[in-house]
Amino acid sequence: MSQLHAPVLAWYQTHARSLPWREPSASAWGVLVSELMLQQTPVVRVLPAYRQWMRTWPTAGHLAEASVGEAIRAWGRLGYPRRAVRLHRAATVIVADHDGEVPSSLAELRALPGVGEYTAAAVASFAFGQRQLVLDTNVRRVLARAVAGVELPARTVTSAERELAGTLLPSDPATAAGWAVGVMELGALVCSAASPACGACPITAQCRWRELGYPAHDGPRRRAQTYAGTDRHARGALLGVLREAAEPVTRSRLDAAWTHHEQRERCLTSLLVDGLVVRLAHDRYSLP
DNA sequence: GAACCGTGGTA
DNA sequence: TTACCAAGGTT
Repeated sequence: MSQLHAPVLAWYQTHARSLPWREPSASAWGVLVSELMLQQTPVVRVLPAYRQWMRTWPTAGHLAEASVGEAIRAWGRLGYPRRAVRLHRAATVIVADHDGEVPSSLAELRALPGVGEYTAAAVASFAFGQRQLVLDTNVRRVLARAVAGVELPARTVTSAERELAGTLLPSDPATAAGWAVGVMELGALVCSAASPACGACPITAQCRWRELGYPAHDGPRRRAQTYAGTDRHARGALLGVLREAAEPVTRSRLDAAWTHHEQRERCLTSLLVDGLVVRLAHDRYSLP
């Protein structure tokens, strides 16, 4: 039993944010929706989209009945709209293969579109109370600092991280689930990437990084995420036109949204391939 | 393993 | 202003 458990569990009880997908009434479907939306998108921006989404499609069955385009439009500006397509496809699989209920096994969750190692463990833990290794960016950062004594974790999850997290995971499922969400919340609210609030941290006394004098990250910096002028930027501009349009749009409307001809063609093709856009007759375009 | 996939807030 | 970051997944 680690010295980290009790302080983190107690801290979570008094400091956890009240979030709709954490309510006792939240369904496994709600948890799954929240996890997809939260992939690389901050909580504050997810909240309104999540509420609207769950009002519109309270179950996987409801979403499966809707068109992909409706899902993409409801995704709004959360970013990475392929996640909306994946969530819609996941709903279809849930209806077809799981009688409309979000599966509880890690393997079945992992098989859903858009559900990777982290999301499968998160849903199994948060929605079903299982003992799972929930290794997101927050948990990885907290463990890197508190246990490994370094400012930031490696670029990708390492086997050493999995072993460490596994060692720290309480044996009792309910406690393990509480620990998982607690460490994650601690990383989100206190042990943040840029400016950790060590004065408010419940485990400063056990923190190796603090003990070592807060050594700065020495490895290579993360690759800068340039955006202006990239294909992501162009795709966003093109899709934005279709998202805001009530009717299919003409080719000239898309041409006006991104002037660089070659890049526009490449991105439009990739949007079609990704299932985010469909081409209709007379060279008109719309959401699927 | 690394590149790619949106968007907006913060320092 | 540029750089970094945000509950990752897929190829």
